[in-house]
Amino acid sequence: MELDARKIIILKTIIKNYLETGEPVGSRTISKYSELNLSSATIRNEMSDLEEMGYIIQPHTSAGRIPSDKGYRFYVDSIMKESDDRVNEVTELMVKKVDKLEMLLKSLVRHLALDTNYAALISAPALSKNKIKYLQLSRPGERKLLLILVLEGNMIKNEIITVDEDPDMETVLNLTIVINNRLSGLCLNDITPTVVNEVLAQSGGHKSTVRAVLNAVVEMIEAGEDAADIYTSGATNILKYPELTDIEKATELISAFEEKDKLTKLVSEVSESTDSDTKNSLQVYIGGEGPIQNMRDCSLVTANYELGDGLRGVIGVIGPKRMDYEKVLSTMKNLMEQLDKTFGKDSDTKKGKG
Amino acid sequence: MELDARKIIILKTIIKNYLETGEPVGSRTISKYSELNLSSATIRNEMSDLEEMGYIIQPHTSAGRIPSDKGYRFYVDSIMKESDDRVNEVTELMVKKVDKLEMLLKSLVRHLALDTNYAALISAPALSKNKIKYLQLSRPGERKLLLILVLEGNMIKNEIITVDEDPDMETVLNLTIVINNRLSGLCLNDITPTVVNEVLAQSGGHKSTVRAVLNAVVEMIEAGEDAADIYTSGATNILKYPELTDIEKATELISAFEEKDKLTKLVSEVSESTDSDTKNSLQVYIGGEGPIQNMRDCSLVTANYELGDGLRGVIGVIGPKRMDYEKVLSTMKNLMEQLDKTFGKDSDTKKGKG
DNA sequence: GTTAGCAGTCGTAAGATTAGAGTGCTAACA
DNA sequence: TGTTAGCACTCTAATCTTACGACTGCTAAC
Repeated sequence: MELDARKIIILKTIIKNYLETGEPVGSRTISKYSELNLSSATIRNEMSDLEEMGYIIQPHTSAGRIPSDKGYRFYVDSIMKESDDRVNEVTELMVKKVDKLEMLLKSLVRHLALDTNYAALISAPALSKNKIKYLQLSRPGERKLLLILVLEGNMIKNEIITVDEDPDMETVLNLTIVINNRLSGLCLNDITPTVVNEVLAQSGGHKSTVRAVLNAVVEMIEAGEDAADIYTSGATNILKYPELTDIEKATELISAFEEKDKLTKLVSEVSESTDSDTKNSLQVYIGGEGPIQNMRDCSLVTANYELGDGLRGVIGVIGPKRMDYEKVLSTMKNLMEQLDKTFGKDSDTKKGKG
Repeated sequence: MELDARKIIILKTIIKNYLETGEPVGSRTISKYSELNLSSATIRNEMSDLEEMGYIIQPHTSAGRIPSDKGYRFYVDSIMKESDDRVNEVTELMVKKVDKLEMLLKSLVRHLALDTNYAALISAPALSKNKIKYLQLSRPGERKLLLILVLEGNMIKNEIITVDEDPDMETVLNLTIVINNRLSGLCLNDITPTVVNEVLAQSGGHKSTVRAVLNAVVEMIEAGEDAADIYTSGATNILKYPELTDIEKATELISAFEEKDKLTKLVSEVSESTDSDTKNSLQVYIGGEGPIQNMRDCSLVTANYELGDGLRGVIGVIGPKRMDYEKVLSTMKNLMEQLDKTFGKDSDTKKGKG
């Protein structure tokens, strides 16, 4: 059977209507609602076809139809094709004013949650691909060293380590210089045994200390990788939607948002499953698709963002399967465009590549 | 009417039973359950009295009784009097191993939530009463300064500020030394105009930069005061309890746990309403008492903790009014004792003061 | 002071009933 | 051949009814 123009209109009308009301949609509603002037009987025939083709489902004999996952998928795909050029000016100001990446991420995710009324999350860029700007050492107490790591994008990590010797201030300062000389500009993968040895060679009598520092650096970056920083916002928005209202379903989600580990896993699955050439393009996971298998009633919209020089992460919105895809997609698209405009290729075409 | 021994036993039995089951308790249940061998009829008479005295309530004519807030209050007070000397060894190891205060707080709150199965929260010590150990400046980019503030307890704050001039590395280093000389050891209230002027006097041609730094220091401490760092854990535990299960009630709570501002307010009310001499003692707020007026179905158990030198904050557990007070109170008490043992008066009576 | 027994109350769980929304099918029509 | 009106049928959800059971309060006896 063919999915002709009329069927498409009917299908879309059903889905739109269902997204709004959350109730099964009957033939009479479509007959009045849609621009095609057809009687409910005709619509019924078409709906019968659509059901047979798997786009819609009847929850029970005498109910209207609701979209199946296949139906949602069709709907979402067709929205994604239509390029909508609505632009809004939000976020722009905000983005420019922020010094620290952390703040930027927090405010981005916050806005996203507010705009969409769903739960939003954003993952901080993977540290391992992130260059070290410089690091600083200081001595907050006996045999303690405070290590501060400043990465590209002004991402700041700090950690206190305990060392065997108790270097004085001057030594600390010297070591800082030695280490910085070799390490700044590198990213995790660049810190090879060779590099480590070079630094150690220059560290005079403080090999063990330097070794401890270097270990800490690597560990911090790696740890930041696994337990990637994830910021969330609007988790309670989820409770607004009746289909997620029953505690069991909501708990899964809310606790994911509380504990973050689950989100980390989710995010890493997303970024793995999307090729690097799909960067900045949107992904929609419906029902149990992909990384959200255990959230059968939810959908997830994600995008890979990129802030200038290799700072990449994932941003996303989670809501009920009956989500306002149109709005979410356009909001996200918008956001991505703004980020591109603000951070893309060093603002003004330094290196024409597209 | 007198609250005699027998009435007390009956009251406690009712409450205990209700805490377990969450259902109104009938006379027959008590008659069988309690150690006093009385018929249900006698119990009925006593219950009638207890109701008249306001300790218990009948949700409707033909139901058993449930504790009133007054009843809960009586119960909690009487538990608090009984000194129970159960000690468990948890946390001890954990506490000693932690370098950074932040980590300590996080793990404390996490344990508390796990132990009690309710939602737990802890506020970081108020920064304004916290001495500055030292600060560090560095230059992550043009006209930017990264300011790192290390406070007593190895609490670390960082912020990037934008300055008018663009000092070179050496200048930054010198300024750091000048500022540290004067500021380390002080707390917020010690940073008077006099101090500021002294530092400015020594800052050579970099007055504006130094001023910016000092402002940032004060702002960071003050900001840390208002939006005091609060760590939470186990928010979703709340959803386990049927009386908080309906979305409206839960949303209030969960969103409080998500957004933190509300918790901040709550915490500050707690610490205001408790005198400093009640430090380390437990507080129980039932129903709408005190700071939790808008959570009529919840109770809040708090304690003011102190980690050594003036590092004070609030730790607490939120659960349903029908909370296992006995367990929560003893868990909290325990925790406080452990903290005291570990941090109290510099571990081993360095400065006999009590 | 305590207890047994009984009448009375009230909420809830379990049917029974009904209204309404929606379908599928058939037959008529353009 | 596609469209439509009409009707019988189905199924849910809401409402009502009923019955049950868990309690209480009271009274009278011990």
